[in-house]
Amino acid sequence: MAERKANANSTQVAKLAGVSQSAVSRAFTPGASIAESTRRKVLQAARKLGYQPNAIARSLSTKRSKMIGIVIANVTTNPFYPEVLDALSRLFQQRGQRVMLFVVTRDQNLDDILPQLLEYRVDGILLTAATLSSAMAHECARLGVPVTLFNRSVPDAHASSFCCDNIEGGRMAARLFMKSGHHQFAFVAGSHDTSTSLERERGFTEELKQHGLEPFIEMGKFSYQGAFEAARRLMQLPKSPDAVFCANDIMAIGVLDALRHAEQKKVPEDVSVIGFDDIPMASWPSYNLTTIRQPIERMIDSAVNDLLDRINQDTMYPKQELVPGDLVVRSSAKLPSGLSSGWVISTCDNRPENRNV
Amino acid sequence: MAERKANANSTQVAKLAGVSQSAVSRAFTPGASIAESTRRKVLQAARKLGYQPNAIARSLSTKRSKMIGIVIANVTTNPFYPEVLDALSRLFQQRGQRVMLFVVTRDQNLDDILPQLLEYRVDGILLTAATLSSAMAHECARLGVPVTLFNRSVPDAHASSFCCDNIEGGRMAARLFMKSGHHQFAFVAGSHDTSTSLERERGFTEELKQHGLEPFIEMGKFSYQGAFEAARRLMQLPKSPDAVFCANDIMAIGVLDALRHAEQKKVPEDVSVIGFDDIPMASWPSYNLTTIRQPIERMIDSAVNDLLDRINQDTMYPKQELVPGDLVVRSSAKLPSGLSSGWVISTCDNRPENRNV
DNA sequence: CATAAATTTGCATAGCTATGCAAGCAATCT
DNA sequence: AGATTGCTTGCATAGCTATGCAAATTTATG
Repeated sequence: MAERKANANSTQVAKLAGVSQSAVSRAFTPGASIAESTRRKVLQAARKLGYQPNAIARSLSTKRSKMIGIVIANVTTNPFYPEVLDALSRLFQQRGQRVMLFVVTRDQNLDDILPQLLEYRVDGILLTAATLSSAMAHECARLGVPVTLFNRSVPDAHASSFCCDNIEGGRMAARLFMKSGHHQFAFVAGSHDTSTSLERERGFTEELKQHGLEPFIEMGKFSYQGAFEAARRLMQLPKSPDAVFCANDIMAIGVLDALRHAEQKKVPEDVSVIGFDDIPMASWPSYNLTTIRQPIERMIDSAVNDLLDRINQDTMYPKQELVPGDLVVRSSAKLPSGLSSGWVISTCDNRPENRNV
Repeated sequence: MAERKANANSTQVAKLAGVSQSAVSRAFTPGASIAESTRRKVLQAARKLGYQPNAIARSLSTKRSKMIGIVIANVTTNPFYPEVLDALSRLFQQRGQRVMLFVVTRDQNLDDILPQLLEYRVDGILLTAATLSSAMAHECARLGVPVTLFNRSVPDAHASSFCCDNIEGGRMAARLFMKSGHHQFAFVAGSHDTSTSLERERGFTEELKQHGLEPFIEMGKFSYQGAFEAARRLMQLPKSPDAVFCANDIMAIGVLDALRHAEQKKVPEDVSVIGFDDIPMASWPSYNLTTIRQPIERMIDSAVNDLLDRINQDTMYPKQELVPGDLVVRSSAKLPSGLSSGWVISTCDNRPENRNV
């Protein structure tokens, strides 16, 4: 029967169990030096009082909060990020870390947010879709709080970063378009201040340039709606593109919808579309989007491991990792001969028949 | 220049500023009794040492962690929940509360999760898409930690709950279908253990029953894919339905895609579809989904206010609130005469011409 | 059985801030 | 000037757990 008693503390439990407060602490500390019989007495007394160790006090004492600060943006506009958040949260949870969450907008300044995390003495910080001022990076370094960036290239050698190889991804898209005989190319960008969009654009543009080609660029504002409108503008051009690469899947889907429903175009017969991310919607039958897959599981595994290793001092130095993306061939882009829908082509796949795709 | 100095504490700042540790504390406590000149001295010393108050120690001292525990599920399968998380997180942030996040699966047992929140002495708990055992509800009540349920009906009088009026929502869908001359009805359920799905089903079924009608029921497992398959099963029935109501939008979209791409059906000419939630995708031109909108902003405002009021003891007793949904008329369902696409009909709208819709 | 070794226990304190209380101080009033 | 009032300040302590160290106990060893 639950007493109407307020929160008990370790001293009260100790008294009831006839032991010292230290013993109570040790009973709840795995691996501490305590006799099995004492532990049982303590646990029984604890149960009777409804005692649960106070993690706040523990944090103060051990100087480890067991909390990770996660900062994330675009949660509602790009399904990729809920995916990321879900995986991160699960992994940290599994590894015994709690998550303190901050949802921000893409352009929000982190200089107001990070101090709030540091105030709670989080053990580490994971940033997604948000950039870090170098003043803040230094501040974290000074306080010994490791920072890991996910999907943003590193602004500072104090932080780790885990990114998909965006440049090579852009190149793959360009090669696929060229191999299957397209003539006019376009890139729908997210914004001009985000490394993911910029790098994908760069890879795409550079690869085309090597063949004397140059894409139109339109701004899709990282949203379905923005890309929808960008596609309409593209189709008004005198020589409208027959190959559109988008900085992410959600924009590719916006482009697809605009082409089909507002422009009466057939995809991929009239226009081919390639996206980036491989979000779940990309495989829906309405879209069947050809896209560059970010190996999200692997990237997140690495990011989480890196952060935890640095927290435990297993690793001292930040790491920058570039993970190759995979071309997932579905049916929103015309296929070159020899390729059929359903293939997944990895960047590191060097079988001769795929080397040039 | 940032010294390579570890985290300073209030005593060190006090020494440098030539005041007592109490003064430092007060300098950082809004409204505390301290002379402006002293405060300035303290802040300057603090800046010099890179001092920032330790929220963990403050929490221990004040017995207020300024943290809210949020438990959420379905983040990757239903875009409604990222929406909810985003709004919740912003509002709490604005009100000076931090968020400790737990992402769970729909069927996960919270009895393992809640103790982890309570261990950190969160000031309040907000549960979304997850149900609360009554043992745990009692435990929270005993510890004086208020709990608010969002989108789940209340299992226990100890918790507040904020829900859309699901039953009336189901009724509205049934009435719209009947008014526009459909004959065979179906409901695509989420699961049989979730109040949202059950209540929407009940409203829909009851309203039909009053006219001597009965819907087919199929299980859509709260996912796009599950609903896609459910739709295919429905279309195999000898008297296949021409009016399908789905327990949420993401399943309605799965049904739509199945009808159009796997079953060669026209929507709404052959089959009408109504969803629930009004997620952003519902208004995409590919779908144009007629749906029952949950007034998410209003619901979340109320839920957050309720929780914070109970934390500050402004309100002592939990509250159960039922918020009416709005019928958003787009073009996935045939319209009765007199209604045209683009209308939004509120449950509380009692103009005579809409009374019966 | 005596001694050494290993395990278990309690003591005392660190970790950092907030706050009740009494004392100090300056300004205002009579 | 003396008394009153109101604001500031510092002292001392509470809030709860973890842990180094020495003492006490148990177990193993010869």
